[in-house]
Amino acid sequence: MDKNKNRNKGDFMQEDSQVIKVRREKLKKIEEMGVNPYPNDFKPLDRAKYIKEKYGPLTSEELEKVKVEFSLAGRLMAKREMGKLIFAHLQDATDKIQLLVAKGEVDAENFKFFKKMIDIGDIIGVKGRIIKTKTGEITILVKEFKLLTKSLRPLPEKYHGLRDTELRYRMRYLDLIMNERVRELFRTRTRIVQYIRNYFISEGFLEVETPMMHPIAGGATARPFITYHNALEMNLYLRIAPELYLKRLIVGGFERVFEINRNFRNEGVSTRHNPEFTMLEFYEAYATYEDLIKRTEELFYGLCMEIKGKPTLEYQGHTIDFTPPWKRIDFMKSLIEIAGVPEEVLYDREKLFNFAREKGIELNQKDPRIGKWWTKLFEELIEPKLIQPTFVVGFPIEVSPLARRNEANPEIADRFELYIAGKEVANAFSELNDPRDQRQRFEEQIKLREVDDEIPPEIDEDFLRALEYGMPPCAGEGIGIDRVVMLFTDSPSIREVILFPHLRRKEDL
RNA sequence: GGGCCGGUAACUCAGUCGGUAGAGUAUCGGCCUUUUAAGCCGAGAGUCGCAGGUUCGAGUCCUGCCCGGCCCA
Repeated sequence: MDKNKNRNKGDFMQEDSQVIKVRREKLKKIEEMGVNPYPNDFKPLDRAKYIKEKYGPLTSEELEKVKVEFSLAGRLMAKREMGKLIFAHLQDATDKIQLLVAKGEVDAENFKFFKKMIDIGDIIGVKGRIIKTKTGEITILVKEFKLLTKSLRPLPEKYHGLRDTELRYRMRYLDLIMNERVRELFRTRTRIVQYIRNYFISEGFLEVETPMMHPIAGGATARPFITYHNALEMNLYLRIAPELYLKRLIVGGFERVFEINRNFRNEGVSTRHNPEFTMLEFYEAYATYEDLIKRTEELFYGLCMEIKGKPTLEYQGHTIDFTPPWKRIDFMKSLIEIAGVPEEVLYDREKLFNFAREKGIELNQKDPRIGKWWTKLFEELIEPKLIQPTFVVGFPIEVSPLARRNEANPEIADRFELYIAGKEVANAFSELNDPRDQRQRFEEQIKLREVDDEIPPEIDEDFLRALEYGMPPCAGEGIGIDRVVMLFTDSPSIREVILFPHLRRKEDL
């Protein structure tokens, strides 16, 4: 269906606004004056933040003695003309700083050029000494300036900035220009990823890159994106998880590996889901899921101290405390004690189905796995209540096809999921390394494709072969990086922490 | 997929009961040597998301569609 069928040509042919026309005319005039509007021969030696930090505390008299000439470059964010003075603000990657262009400090011709030809939004380079204004603001008294890039579009309103969520996501560059909070958020994202990367490197893990395109989309249950390789004449799937490849590397003998990269799942977009999202997965030979509980506590505690300088953070009105040890609850017990499912109902399909229906939860009647039903009830009734960091253990084996069986109780897996602020943040288990059991589980799974079309359609025989060579006992974990960033930046939506979230195409933008 | 809310100048937003489309910012012209959401005087700027319908008359009411947000599945 052509969703654009009702659109007429006007949607695609937006007339330039009056402001843009004026800018284009200025650009032409600038070139006619013999000035290059896009030169690249200015090297800024200073940065706004550094100047403000170093010279901010000095008095005007002390600044008089600073004979150094400073050079800065950045985007002009404000311009206030006052007769023979022009105040302006220049924004570089570090901060904003005030400029003073004064007749007398620059010659009359240049003053006029700045007044008439330099607009808010232009990138300029300036040289000058620093002064303090009457109100005590550190200011560059401009001796020389140079237009470095002419801007042809007006910036959004200076006071409110760019508010419209749709425009902020579609034109993230404008959002970043206008909103310091957004710039800070993405710096924090990078700091989080770098901390995690350094943590694993320092623990002796090898960072690796495994394929993004898989012949079989395994390692999770989710609908994949499909693509086609012309030369190989085959379908490929964008990966839904790197798990099966990272385990091959454990077979290969690396013992400790991790990967931080994108996964792709062909599902709806919402405040919780983006079709591509960033996942950390790590695998550790000779470790168990119990070891990973300790590692996870250590990782988050250290991360919180690094980012927040204390072991707690504020998320949507909740104070989250990462001081170990964290709470642990049993999956089945939580269904009985927190969700209030009577024990005799839990194991009776008919009673359970009706119980769920009363709670407004529709279970997939065709799915024979009662464990899948329990998981659904857990997601609905328990997940939102797990605010403080909580490890949930004792997951049914039916919903853990890659996890090791518990030796005392073969119906449950040696697995945990970590919940924080009502969201699943991590999933980990002692890995199944018995190739016979793994084959059996895959075969059972495949039979269920009729009732669950997210199950991979094909058994990854090469993965099984790798297991037959022998994978050392190990444990592995996946952590959703976007959700971690949401927590640390108090963001209610995943789209706030992704630079370019996916939106429907809009031709006339 | 369903419910609710929104889309008006480049941006942020008003727009009453259906009766000529508004403000601020930005832009343009003028004044101003310490401003900082500068100020003052003046000017220009609109496919009211799109397409139909009702009406003498629609930004406003009705229908369908597009885009976004929030909630639910």
